[in-house]
Amino acid sequence: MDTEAVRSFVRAAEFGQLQHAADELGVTQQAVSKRVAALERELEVRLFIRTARGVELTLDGQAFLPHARSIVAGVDRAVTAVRPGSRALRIDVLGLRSAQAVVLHDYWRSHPETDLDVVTLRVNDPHVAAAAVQAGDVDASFRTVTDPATLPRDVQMIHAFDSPLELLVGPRHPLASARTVTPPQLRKLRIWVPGIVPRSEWAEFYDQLATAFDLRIDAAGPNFGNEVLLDALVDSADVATLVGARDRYIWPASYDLRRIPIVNPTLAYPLSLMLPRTTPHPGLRAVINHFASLAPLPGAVWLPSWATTPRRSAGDIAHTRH
Amino acid sequence: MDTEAVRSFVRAAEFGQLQHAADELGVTQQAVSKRVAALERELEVRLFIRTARGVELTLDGQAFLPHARSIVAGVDRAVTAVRPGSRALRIDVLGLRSAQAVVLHDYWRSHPETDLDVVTLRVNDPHVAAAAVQAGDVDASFRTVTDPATLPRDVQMIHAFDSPLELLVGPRHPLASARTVTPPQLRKLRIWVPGIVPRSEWAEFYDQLATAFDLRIDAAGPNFGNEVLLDALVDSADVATLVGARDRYIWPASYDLRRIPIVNPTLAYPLSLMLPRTTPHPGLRAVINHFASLAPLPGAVWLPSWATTPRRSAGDIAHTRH
DNA sequence: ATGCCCGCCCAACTGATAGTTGTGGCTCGC
DNA sequence: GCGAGCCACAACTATCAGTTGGGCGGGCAT
Repeated sequence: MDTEAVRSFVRAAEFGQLQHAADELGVTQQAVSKRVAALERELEVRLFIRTARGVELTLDGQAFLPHARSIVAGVDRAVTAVRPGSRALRIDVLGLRSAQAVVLHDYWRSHPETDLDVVTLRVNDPHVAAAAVQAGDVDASFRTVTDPATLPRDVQMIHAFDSPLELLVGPRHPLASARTVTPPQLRKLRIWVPGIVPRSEWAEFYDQLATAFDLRIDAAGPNFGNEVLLDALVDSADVATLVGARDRYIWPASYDLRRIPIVNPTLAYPLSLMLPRTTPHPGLRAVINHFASLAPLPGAVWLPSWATTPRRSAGDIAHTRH
Repeated sequence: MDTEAVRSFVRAAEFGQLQHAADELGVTQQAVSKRVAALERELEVRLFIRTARGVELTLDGQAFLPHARSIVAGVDRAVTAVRPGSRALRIDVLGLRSAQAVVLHDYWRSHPETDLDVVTLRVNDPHVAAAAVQAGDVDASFRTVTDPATLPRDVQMIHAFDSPLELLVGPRHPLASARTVTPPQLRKLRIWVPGIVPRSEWAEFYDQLATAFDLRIDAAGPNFGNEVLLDALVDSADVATLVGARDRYIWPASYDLRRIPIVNPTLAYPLSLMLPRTTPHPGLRAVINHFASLAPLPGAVWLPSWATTPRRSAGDIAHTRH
């Protein structure tokens, strides 16, 4: 099916004339006639009743029209998503089920008219992500460099929101039925956090966390895949892992796992957003405002050492827009 | 843009291999390669990174993918909407802003996965609509024949729901600031209800209504268009009209009109649904159940004489399905 | 009643293109 | 180092989209 034919059909249905649609689309009336005829042949259905005054939708045409509109709208959105220059807002997240993506999805649900594309740079190094932001490959990235001095000149990093952690344990774990746990209660546990890239910001986060509360966190080992971790969690009476409270990682229903909030203090990972210092994408402002409107974490909160930068609002980047 | 190319892109992105997508789509690998290349040429963007193991989405490809999925889904829905034989549920309404369409829209919002097409037969005679139902051109029609004996053998008519009427008046009308009105209060008014086809079920409805409450209803005159009626309403101190409480007819904001509910008794038009007696469309059952779940009208209700058939539920038509 | 005009379809032509087969290059794993 | 797997390029063909030109039919005005 040719989307230009679908577009011709929509316009012709709206105008009630092939001629008018042809004029608008910059082709001859015959071309529109053939396009519609091709559609009708493909669908094996008559879409228009031809009259001397123009065309009129048949029942099938009426039924087809809203779907045709949806196709055309989809095509237009698809094109603007990748059009170089004036493309839709594109934000890099670590994974599509991460807290970052979940919060972005929340934003999109409250602003469904926004053209927002969530992508994942297949790189580990936040400095590569910073370079992608600098190059304009993405408009913003949810990555953190722990030393802001290593950022490119024209990339800034602002605080987005804090992501609280929860303990994930299997049914045989002694804390399995706890409603909340405190960091001191984690002291004797074996906490597996696989898949952490050495020397990454996550490695440093877990390092500081282990030191601060005298925890035993295995973050170094290679990632053998989610199944290995999940199998270990389900079977073990002392292995646990940490997940973001907003993460929406899914696992087969066969895994009987429990999420337990951590409080006093809440352990939180500070999520940052990297964006160009000059002329950031216009759509970013509303997204950042959305972060600011998120409810702050209740009670005491522990954060890693680098999360000492003051909170910034969208207003702070406003002057950089031209 | 060719939707088969878009579909190929989606499958290739999911499989990570052009080859695999080609096998599934029943074309050669080269064809898929050319389709993707054509898409890339049209979008002026690279969608895949080619590797020796297959293909991998670029950032642009990631951004494009969800829109591509939406296009493909739209195409599939469009095709099923008109596919002869197994097509989507298609219901005829009097107008897209009528109470019938509004209630169907409510239904669809609570069951968004339903493939439902709302169309309008461009005919006045309910018997023509009945013939369309019989022929399978539509799966059901919101029309009423006041004498069920005139229906074709294999078409049945069931009660859908009652649509209460409201008074529509301009600002200078003496009832303009009333919160409700009763039928006796309408006795001296000039009520214009233009566009009523003589001898139609609506003509008979207004006829019975006028007789029952000694009203003066001008339903015979030709329809000069909405503007004429609206102009008359705005200017006049005694002209009023009746609209369905659920109707969503829109008029320019410049018209300052008020809707006033009618109570004691509520005046209601009984909406019926005509459907095949044998093998009605499977999706109809849920729609009819939705009607049954609508809140009944409060207080006393006046209905025309033919609305004496007992209410029927979806269960009554269940045995006719094979 | 009789043209006229408008809008659509059909016919013929041409340039583009989608699909096929055949082939070559690349990378990974054994 | 070699084979297997996967993708791109080349050449060919059949199809098709779009153009110009012509004809038909139904309102509408004279």
